[in-house]
Amino acid sequence: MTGMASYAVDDILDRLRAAGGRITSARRALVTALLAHDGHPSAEALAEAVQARQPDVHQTTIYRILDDLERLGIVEHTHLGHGPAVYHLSETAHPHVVCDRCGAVIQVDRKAFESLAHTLLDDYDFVLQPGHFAVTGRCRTCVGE
Amino acid sequence: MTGMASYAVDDILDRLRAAGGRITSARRALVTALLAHDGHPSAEALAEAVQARQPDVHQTTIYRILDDLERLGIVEHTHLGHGPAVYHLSETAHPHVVCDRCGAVIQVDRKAFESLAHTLLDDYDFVLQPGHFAVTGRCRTCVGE
DNA sequence: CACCTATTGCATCCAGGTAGCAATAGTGTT
DNA sequence: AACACTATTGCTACCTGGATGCAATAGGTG
Repeated sequence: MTGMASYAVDDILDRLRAAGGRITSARRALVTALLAHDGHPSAEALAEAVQARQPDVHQTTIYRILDDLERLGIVEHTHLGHGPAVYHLSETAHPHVVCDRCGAVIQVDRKAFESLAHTLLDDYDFVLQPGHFAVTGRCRTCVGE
Repeated sequence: MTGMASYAVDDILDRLRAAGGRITSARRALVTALLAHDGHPSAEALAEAVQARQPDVHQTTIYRILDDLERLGIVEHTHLGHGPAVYHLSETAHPHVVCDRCGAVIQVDRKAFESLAHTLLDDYDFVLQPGHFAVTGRCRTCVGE
């Protein structure tokens, strides 16, 4: 809604166009919804947000645009649990931990994973990318159960 | 097949019976398959192993027995990536890291996650259970791509 | 404005897993 | 050894989350 947000929408659309893509109203609406959403939206949630203004945009189109954006490195999806994947801008990517009882999502600072990343690199030649799957456990209130 | 393996099968079946369950040929076959498998079998892989000897055991039954065993704390399932979940005995649970390009699964010592577990506990009141989801990244051979 | 082709809507399909229900089969008791 | 009780099974149908094939539409470049 703000001037800055509009700039960001156009920035992303420009990157799509620069890669040989076309700017369509569905793409503009989806990118706008993605920037406006401050939580962890699933494809379905994004579809609802887009369809609130443009009811004719199909779910399939949402999935395809999200795939396109992901291929360009603009968005990433994360699996927080057994449900649908959630999407966010790559720039704002961060590790998640999820309570496997109540589903609470806790955003964690990247630094928390640094030691693990070092161990995996040193001992297993493995480069950790902690964003794609959440790690599970129990939050404060569910730990007893 | 060995004496020890048979003992373990019966141990697990006894735990099922102790919980009010019944020992059926499908359950015996599935537990046997689970103990015989040394990798990361999916429900479908376990179904195939069972059906090799008892073709009439239905996929649905495999899922239900696995659920039963999981409820009793005997097995756990883990999501290694976008495919089906894999099952293993709780006793042999360990964290996994998966290469998101080639799918290679690397078993990691629990100790590698200790520092992360401490950080999450101290800073977020969160008790890490690193088994349920794999953490993703890139293995040695795929890291360039 | 005309062409080229990326994108879309639609219908259909897919994988992985669940649920309802009647029939079958373990198991403690007699 | 048969009974009764109810856990378990097979079957079929269903569900969610997502992918695909194809003809029609619509960006955008010359």
